[in-house]
Amino acid sequence: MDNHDKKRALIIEAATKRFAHFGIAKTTMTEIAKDLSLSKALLYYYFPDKISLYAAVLESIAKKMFTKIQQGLKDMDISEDAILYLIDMRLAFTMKYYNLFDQGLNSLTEMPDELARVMQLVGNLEIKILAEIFKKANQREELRVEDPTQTAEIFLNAMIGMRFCVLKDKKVMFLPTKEEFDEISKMQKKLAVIFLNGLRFQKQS
Amino acid sequence: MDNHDKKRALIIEAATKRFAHFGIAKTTMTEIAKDLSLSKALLYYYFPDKISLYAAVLESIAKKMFTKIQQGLKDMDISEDAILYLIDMRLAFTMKYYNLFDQGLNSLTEMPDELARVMQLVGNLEIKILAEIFKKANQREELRVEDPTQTAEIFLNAMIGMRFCVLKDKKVMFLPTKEEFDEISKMQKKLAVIFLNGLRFQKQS
DNA sequence: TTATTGACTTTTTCTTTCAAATTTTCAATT
DNA sequence: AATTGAAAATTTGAAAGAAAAAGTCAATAA
Repeated sequence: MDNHDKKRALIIEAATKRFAHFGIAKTTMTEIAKDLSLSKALLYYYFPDKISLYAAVLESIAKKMFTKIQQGLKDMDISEDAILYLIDMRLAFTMKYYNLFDQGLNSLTEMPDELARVMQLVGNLEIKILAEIFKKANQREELRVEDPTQTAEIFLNAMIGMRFCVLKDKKVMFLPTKEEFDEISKMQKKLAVIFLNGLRFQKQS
Repeated sequence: MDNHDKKRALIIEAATKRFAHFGIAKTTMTEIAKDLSLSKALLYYYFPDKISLYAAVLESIAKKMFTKIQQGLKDMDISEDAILYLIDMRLAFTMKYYNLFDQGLNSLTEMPDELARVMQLVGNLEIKILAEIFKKANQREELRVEDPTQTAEIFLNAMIGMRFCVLKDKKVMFLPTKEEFDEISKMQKKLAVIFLNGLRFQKQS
């Protein structure tokens, strides 16, 4: 990693703190520059605009998240364990970086291309992880999954969608509490158990 | 039904046309009055305010929808048939009255009590119908469902949630096309099949 | 007594304007 | 190549005023 990349990483690190805590709207480039004792103009030397910096932050977080999850999944054999673990990790990350991802969730109206790209990347990674779990279980004849990727998509959409529904019912629209997150997680796990049972391999008689 | 109720019904009918087509925000009381060749003041004689009229419209639609669904379910025995039918009917109604229900879906910010009540009523009715299907299948030992109501809630949230996800992915925020609705419906059905399979009764060996 | 209305008031929404905040650019400097 | 201060361009937010819509009420008709 050369000097240029190092400084870039430093900027991303500082920006992450601000963005994760206050979200993109309530964070100014001036503040990030001050945190680093740099001039604002320098930020624009490293990143073409605010959105790009934000996207870089998202990408960095996403990468961290997925290496960590992959790590944890390495030696899990039973698919149910793997998926419940996945749900827990999703919860942990969602809670920690809520404001970060929030932006993209709400204002579907006008998401810049750069962001859309990163967001999609995140989604695809999750699907890949899930599909991987399904494939593994398929080979071990624990589950019977015809199309792992599609099944992963269905499951993920259902699970993420549940969150919307629960929050809507509760009329919570920002900063859900620990309790609310826990309730969502509990429902997601119940769905997961039934769903997995529905995929369970049955020996032909 | 006395005269008063008849006129009320007439107003609801006219209001339904406007609301279903343009939504509550883009429909004025004056327009509804004009459609009926009445004065606006008379609308306020029958309904205390715009929201109440809107709620009455919702309630009337919901009732129609649920009697129709109940009707169709009457002589369906296999739970999978029943649920796939339910999904089709939901789709048909959602498409027909999209703008009507839209309002409540989007602006969670500030839903008047009256509306919240009706919306909840609709949700509860759906849960009841689903739970009923589960109970029936339970008794016939087709499925094994410990807590039908809770299971219905989980399933419904997952299914409705899927819609959010698909529309968000496609960046559609109003007036989804027939194709988009169909895609959602297709995914919901796949989820339903797996989910039901997960609940399937297995004889103890 | 109930149903209906036109004219009126109040509230909400939309438009415009303008200053301040923020992003973004750039020529000069290290 | 990295960095900066100062300035241009853009976005945001508040204020004011106009227009539209919601909601009220005393008078009238049936």
